[in-house]
Amino acid sequence: MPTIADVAQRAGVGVGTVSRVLNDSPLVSDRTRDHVLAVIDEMNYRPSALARALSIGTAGVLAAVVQRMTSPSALQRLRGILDVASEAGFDVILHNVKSVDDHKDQVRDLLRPDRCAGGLLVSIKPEDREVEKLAGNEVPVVIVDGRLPGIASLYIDDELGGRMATEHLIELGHRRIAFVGEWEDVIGFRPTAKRLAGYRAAMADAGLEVPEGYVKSGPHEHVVTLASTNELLDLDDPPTAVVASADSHAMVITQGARARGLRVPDDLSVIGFDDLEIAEHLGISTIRQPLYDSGAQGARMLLDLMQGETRSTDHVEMPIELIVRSSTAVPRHSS
Amino acid sequence: MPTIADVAQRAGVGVGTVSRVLNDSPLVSDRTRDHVLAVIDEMNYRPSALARALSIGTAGVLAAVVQRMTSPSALQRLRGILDVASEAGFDVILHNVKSVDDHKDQVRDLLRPDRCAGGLLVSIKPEDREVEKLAGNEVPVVIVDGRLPGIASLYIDDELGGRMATEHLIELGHRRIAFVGEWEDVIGFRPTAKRLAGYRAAMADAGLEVPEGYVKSGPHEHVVTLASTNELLDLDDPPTAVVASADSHAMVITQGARARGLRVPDDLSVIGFDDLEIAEHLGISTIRQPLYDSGAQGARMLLDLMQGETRSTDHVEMPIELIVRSSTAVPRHSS
DNA sequence: CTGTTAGCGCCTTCAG
DNA sequence: CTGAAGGCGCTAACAG
Repeated sequence: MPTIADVAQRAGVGVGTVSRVLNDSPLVSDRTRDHVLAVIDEMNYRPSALARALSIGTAGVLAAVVQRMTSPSALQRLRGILDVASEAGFDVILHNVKSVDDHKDQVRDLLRPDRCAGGLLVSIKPEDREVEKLAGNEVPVVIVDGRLPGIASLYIDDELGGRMATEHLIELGHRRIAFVGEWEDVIGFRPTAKRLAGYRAAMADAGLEVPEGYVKSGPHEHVVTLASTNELLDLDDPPTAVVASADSHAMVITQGARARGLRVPDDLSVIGFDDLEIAEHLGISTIRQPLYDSGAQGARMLLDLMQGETRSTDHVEMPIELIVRSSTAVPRHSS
Repeated sequence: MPTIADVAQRAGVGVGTVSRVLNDSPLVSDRTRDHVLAVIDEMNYRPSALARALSIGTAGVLAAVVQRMTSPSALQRLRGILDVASEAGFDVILHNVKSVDDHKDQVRDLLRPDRCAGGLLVSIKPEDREVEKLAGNEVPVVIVDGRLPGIASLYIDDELGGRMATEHLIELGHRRIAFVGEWEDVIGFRPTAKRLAGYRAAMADAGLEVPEGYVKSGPHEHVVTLASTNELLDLDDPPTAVVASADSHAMVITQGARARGLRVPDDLSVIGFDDLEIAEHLGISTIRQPLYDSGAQGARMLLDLMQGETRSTDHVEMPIELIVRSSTAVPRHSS
């Protein structure tokens, strides 16, 4: 692999000149530039990203920290991040944090100028003590899918989302509406809790009560299996509709209902949250939140921050939207 | 940020000594080591990954190149890669290639010693000319989910998978079996084509014919929508079972059948491919292929390669497995 | 406009 | 066992 010195020598100029053409400096005559360019091309020379980074002081790398990288939604957000980062000429390091433990050390070690020029925290909530340090002397950081004072962030109004989903069902004429969700995250924000709050608020506003056993929500992964759906449908007064805290749950609930011979939406309406790609194919009504865009815009914010263009405390709320498909309908026999 | 020189000075030793304790060299007395360690801790010093990389000649970074990072299966493979890379102390750069164009240049530029120490090509098939260059003077590379002579790779027997799925249906007593798939990849291998071949082979072996219109497969994304499923079910002699080239298709087909009032598996058996997490929740029978493990093992192979421990032409076939759930059953009325 | 020279922070001989 | 010095490849500041 040729170095800048090789090029300089071969071109009969100094390394400084080569460096200048490399960096599009105007301080080079066109003739010299063309010649150097020709030599570079001829030698198939590529400057060392490493050496450049050391000299510059920072690498052309962004870090994306994802929590329990397991959901399709994380994937979509990542795609957004990758696209704008790539467009801007940055590599992106992907870091998956699983437990609270490695969150503390590994991430802080990652978010240093010699590792990356900026960091995206996807659905991750830093602990309060760390916020200062992150906001302080380290690399610029923005939170995608979450809100935290002191750190630039993109988020949605989860409570509103829960409310919108519930109100959609209420407007269709449902009165017995259940909620199914889980807080899948140990170290992140708790969207499910807020969506549940929105559900409760909507029910209350409509003068509807939430019968015991109508809320399936908890820290475990199994709240949402077929079994859990069955519990709901086994109730003396089973719901005619259910608000799921995620599309993936909605899919399972639908499956569970159909396995019992119920029809969706005729016998049971189900609404999800997220609007994953598959939701469209399966005709699942849902609350759409910007997945790809949250990643893309988060990356743009970060890029701005890195250039000192924005206050590091910008918080932007992303829009959400009710998408009505074929998994929700008026209840069969209005109760 | 303190440098190694700061530490050396504060500890009253030379930078060489500090460097040695940093790299666990045995050429340091315990006393000196402990002292230096104490100072390091006290100053909260972390060596610059950048400087180290430049000095060493290569960065502690692996590159994972994914094609059209859109499927949940890619995510699982990534998780495997991240886990072992992280375990081994490597960062991983994620690169998403969308078109054939950026495949050519960007990837080759990424796979250089100053960008990463090794590369994983996930479901990507390099063009033949590039293989030489990749296998030649560049960074070590392994292909995850694909096979190519000259490059270490992990793959499955897609044809066998197609055959297994089909034979499962045949053994259940089905005779009218359709195939639905799409080749979702422009620049990758073509698993669907091989799975289709396996399907055809199994049908032939069983003396079953494949009626016209029983194979829905093509380059477009919509071959598999409800519409396509409907075409199948609208045939004069509709299938009693269908082999889907992926779980995601199986989900949509199931949905389409149910929308017509058909029951799965009673009226129509459906089998998928991959065994995504959601497939278990939805009770989809499928051919399981190692997703997470392919990524993990691929990363291990790469790590080995980077240490020159393995021939760079190792090819390992990953096992696949028939998983029978509740989307396949004996046909209602044996035809 | 251009060549030269000092770093960037760390690793690695090479003497001691 | 340890300190000093050269080099990794590139950028930037300084004289010309």
